Amino acid sequence: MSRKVTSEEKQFLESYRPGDYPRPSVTVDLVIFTIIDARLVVLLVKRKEHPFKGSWVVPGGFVRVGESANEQGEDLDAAAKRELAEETGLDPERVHVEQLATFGRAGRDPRMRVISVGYVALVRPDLAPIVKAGGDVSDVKWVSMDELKKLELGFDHREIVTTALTRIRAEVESSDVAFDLVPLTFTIPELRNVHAIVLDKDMDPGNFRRKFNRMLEDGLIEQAPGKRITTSKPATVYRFKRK
Amino acid sequence: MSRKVTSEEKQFLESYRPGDYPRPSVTVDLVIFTIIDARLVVLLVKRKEHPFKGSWVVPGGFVRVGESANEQGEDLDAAAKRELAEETGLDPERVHVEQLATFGRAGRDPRMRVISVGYVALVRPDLAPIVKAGGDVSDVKWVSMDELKKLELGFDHREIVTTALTRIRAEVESSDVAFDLVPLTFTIPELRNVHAIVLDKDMDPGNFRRKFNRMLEDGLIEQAPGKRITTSKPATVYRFKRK
DNA sequence: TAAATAGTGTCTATGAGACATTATGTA
DNA sequence: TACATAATGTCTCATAGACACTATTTA
Repeated sequence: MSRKVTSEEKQFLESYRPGDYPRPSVTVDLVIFTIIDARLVVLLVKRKEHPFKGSWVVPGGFVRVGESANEQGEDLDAAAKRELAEETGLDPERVHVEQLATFGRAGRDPRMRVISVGYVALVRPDLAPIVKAGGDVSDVKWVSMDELKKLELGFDHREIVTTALTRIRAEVESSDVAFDLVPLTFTIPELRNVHAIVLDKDMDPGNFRRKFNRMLEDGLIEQAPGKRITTSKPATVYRFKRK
Repeated sequence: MSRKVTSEEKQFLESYRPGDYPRPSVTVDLVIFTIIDARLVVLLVKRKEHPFKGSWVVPGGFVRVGESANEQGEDLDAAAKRELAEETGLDPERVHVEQLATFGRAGRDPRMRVISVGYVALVRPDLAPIVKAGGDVSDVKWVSMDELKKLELGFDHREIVTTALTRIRAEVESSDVAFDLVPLTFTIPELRNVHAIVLDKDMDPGNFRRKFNRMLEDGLIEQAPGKRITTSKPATVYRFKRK
């Protein structure tokens, strides 16, 4: 990460003064998914202030930018994780967070030019996030994909959520990210259900098992001790293999 | 696009004054690919000024941000297309341009906090872009993937180019974007070559033809008049079906 | 006719989807 | 024993990779 900086460049940097042309505000907005009561849900907050006062939006906030060349503030990913922690109280290190896309249409915020870097977060359902209103937010709730259709979202957040949903569906279909939506230990039917819920279509038990077995053979998954107790035949319990 | 704005909100917006906390600069940086002499090449420019004076970087520039709530400046995509036109003289409407990812690590620009929205552009080789130095750039050139390895790139542009390359390879493998790297009319071997060049691996003629025939049946491609003249058996010429 | 490249066909392995069947626990 | 659900097996079809083979043009 260290590069050669000539004394000439050093001098340039010391005497550099940023121009005074206008700059945009930059926010991170988070589409936080989890599974509650066998439904895929997303976290929304209700705006307490204008603009879009009373509308539902996904949580987000301004990226903290430093005052000087040496103090440039927080990384984008760090801003996303900070917002996540503030909104859900969860440890960001235990949550899958990835950058989604950047939304920067002029006029998307009526106050001023705001460019939003969108993020997707996947919360394991067993972490049972406790959400609470606070700050510039009057209400917080988890909303299922069905309920979402009926809601009016502020700013361009409908587009952001739609993009996020498309993304995680693609990732679940390629058998990547579903693990971030399942408890630490899980049975095959449980994992299959998560796929079915996210993709919103039935999954054949036999066919899903085949995929599962391949992941077992590939060493991605291992059996965990115990069995899941149900009202009928107990299922074998598995877990992710720690890398 | 029109939403109800209460008179109360209107009043809020009129009296709204942005806070004076620091804002980042936002740039768009373009990874522009084309194919020249049967090699995948990317456009680089040489910096004439500090920082990274003399280093090669991908072209880019600041997003133009308006002064007021009503004049918010240009969209991100528009900024990318403007930069493309400025650097290559090409009509942006004839070039495939898509957003890649956003790079915003604190310290990535030693002058100040700069957040870069990366874009990928694919230029059809028959558009034969004429590139010329100008502005804050002392030199411009197309660089093959092999040559790229030996070059030292400024800022975090190595990471940006690597991310872009991964993206277009994934898109070509799913048979999407290769069409943007091929002339308006093309033969099967020509299209196969583009795939081979981008993916950097030989493609079997028979197997590739199968994929091609499926696209024909799907109505994606149609036969064009004439034959491609070579030193041996002429090949049938195809083109994209206009949607 | 030879050389070169376009174009075709075939064998095999793999994975997906549909669906029937067996196994093993609880009430 | 009845029932529920876990777990297994099988048939078919679509696609990918490897590779042998035929067709058509130019020199």
